[in-house]
Amino acid sequence: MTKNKATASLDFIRKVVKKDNETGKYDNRVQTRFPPEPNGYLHIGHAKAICLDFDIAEENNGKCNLRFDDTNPLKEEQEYLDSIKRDVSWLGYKWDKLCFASDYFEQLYEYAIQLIQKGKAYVDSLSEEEIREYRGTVTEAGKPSPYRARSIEENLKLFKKMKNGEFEEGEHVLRAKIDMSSPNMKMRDPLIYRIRYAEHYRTGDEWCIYPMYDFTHCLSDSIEQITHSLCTLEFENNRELYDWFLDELEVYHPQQIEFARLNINYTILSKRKLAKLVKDGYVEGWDDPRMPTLSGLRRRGYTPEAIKSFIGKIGVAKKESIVDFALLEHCIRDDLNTRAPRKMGVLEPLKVVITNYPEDKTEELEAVNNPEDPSAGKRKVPFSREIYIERSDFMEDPPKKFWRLGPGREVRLRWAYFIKCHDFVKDEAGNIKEIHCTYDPATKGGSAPDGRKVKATLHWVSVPHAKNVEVHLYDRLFNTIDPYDVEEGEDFTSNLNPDSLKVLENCTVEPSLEDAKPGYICQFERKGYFCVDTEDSTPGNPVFNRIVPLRDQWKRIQKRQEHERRMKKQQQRKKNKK
RNA sequence: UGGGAUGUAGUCUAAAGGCAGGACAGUGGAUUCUGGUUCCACCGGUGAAGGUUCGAUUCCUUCCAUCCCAGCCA
Repeated sequence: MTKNKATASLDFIRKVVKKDNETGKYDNRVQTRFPPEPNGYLHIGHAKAICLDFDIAEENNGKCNLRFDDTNPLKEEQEYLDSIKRDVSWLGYKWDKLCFASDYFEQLYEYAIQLIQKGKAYVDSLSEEEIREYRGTVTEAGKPSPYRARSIEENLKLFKKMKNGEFEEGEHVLRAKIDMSSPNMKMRDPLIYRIRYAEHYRTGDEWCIYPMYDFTHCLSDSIEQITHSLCTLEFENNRELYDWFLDELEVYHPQQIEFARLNINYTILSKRKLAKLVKDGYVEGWDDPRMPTLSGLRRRGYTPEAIKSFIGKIGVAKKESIVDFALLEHCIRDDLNTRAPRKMGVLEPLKVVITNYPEDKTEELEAVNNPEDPSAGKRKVPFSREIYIERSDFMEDPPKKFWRLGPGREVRLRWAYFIKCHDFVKDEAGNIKEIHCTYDPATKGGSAPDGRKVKATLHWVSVPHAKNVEVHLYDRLFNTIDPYDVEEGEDFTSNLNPDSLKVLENCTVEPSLEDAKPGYICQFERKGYFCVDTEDSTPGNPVFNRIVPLRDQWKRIQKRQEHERRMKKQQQRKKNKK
């Protein structure tokens, strides 16, 4: 592992850190921080930032703080704070210090006063709208506020009054005095403090003025002696301001480095948009198993290992990119393949009667728990005259390349016997109701002494021993590769996939699963990986979430066959027209 | 049309003047008591045009495309 890290090429941020260590820029110290605002739940995009911040610190014997950037009392809540701590811990990271920007309010206030005293900040009394007008546009310079020339003494007096609650919200703000004609909009006298008579979830009503992000963030970094302040690309324009505050106040100066945020196709990674899905009831909550939130992925059955492996594979760069969802699926399959015990579960049961098997007989057959892991051992699975198989594993009139059961065909029942279909029964509507087979007693365990082969192996569950369970099949939350690609007048919710959740109530699983505990993960052989839901399950009645289906060659062949059939029809139609 | 950034296979990411490499996806094959896994092979790329150079993904010029900035959000 260490060897790999030494030889593997580093991403551009790790290169900077390495160079800084070589030149002794920060005395070989590496201190990072993960700085979320507690205004929503973390999603997998945050996992990228978390892994970067914590891993880079650890790789360099440094530390990483968890810091809540909680300067906006209108949006922040204790619930979000708790969820963020839970999610970071779940990923397996231990923060050094737990910090809050709100713990720095007093110090920040002092810094603001210093800035005023230096003549680098002033109280502006323009209205919100006027400030916007005076700011100019990206192509036109702004103009100075008439209050820009206030004396230091007046600014000091006014700012203290702001703090003491002597003004209404919006009456005054504190602004940095920089350059109203700067080509960088962020430098046109940015706001430092605004008045808010709102209850802060941590400081209550102690303050009625709250510092803005640009002022707070760089100084928080400075206070915590951060060396490398990693953030996403949209803050590139803010870096000039970040540096300005620290230089003007002549304090310890970390460096901000920006990287591209994570995007994944078929999903949205925006706290605000995800909040809308929750608030408007499109999903059950922040932890709905279809959500790309860490809590949603956790409930779905994704492991921290899979998520970290995914983050490792996507790399770190400045290019904005959209990662294929298939890569995430690959990572969870790859992780679970080696660890998840195999079980048999029939999602859409079809009864099979084995006509030559004694009616009152039951056998306990030995099944391997995980072919990838011999140490997982074996278990006994009950077998009897009547079993369930998957409805899709039988076809009355099998097409080409369908290897499974059909009239006159022989297949293997996993860990059991070869069975051969000799009859089937239909109901009045013409649906297959049950099928009749004979078994070959000589094939017990799954192989024939005469060496004959079968093309297919089916999973099954013994009818009298079957445990009835509910299964939730999840599909992608959005139908379109880019959920934001919408018709005019519509928003991303119009791209929601109406079939993202399919509830199957009559599934049947082997009896060993009856007491499966919430969070338990296994593979239903030939179907996929499943996780016992932590919310909807009750003791003795587990509800299974499908984490991800297994790769399915037959499904692909089916799709191709369908496609070919359609093309043929089209050609026929063209010929007929001619 | 101001400023800041970014362009390498379908997708993500390496190579920092010297054989464009890896992963995912896709395709074909081998193995297999999971149409899973594993293994092998194939597929396919430097945004464009000039220039410097023996040699350019890399340096220079011009162009093109995309993203970010006009919250009292972060």
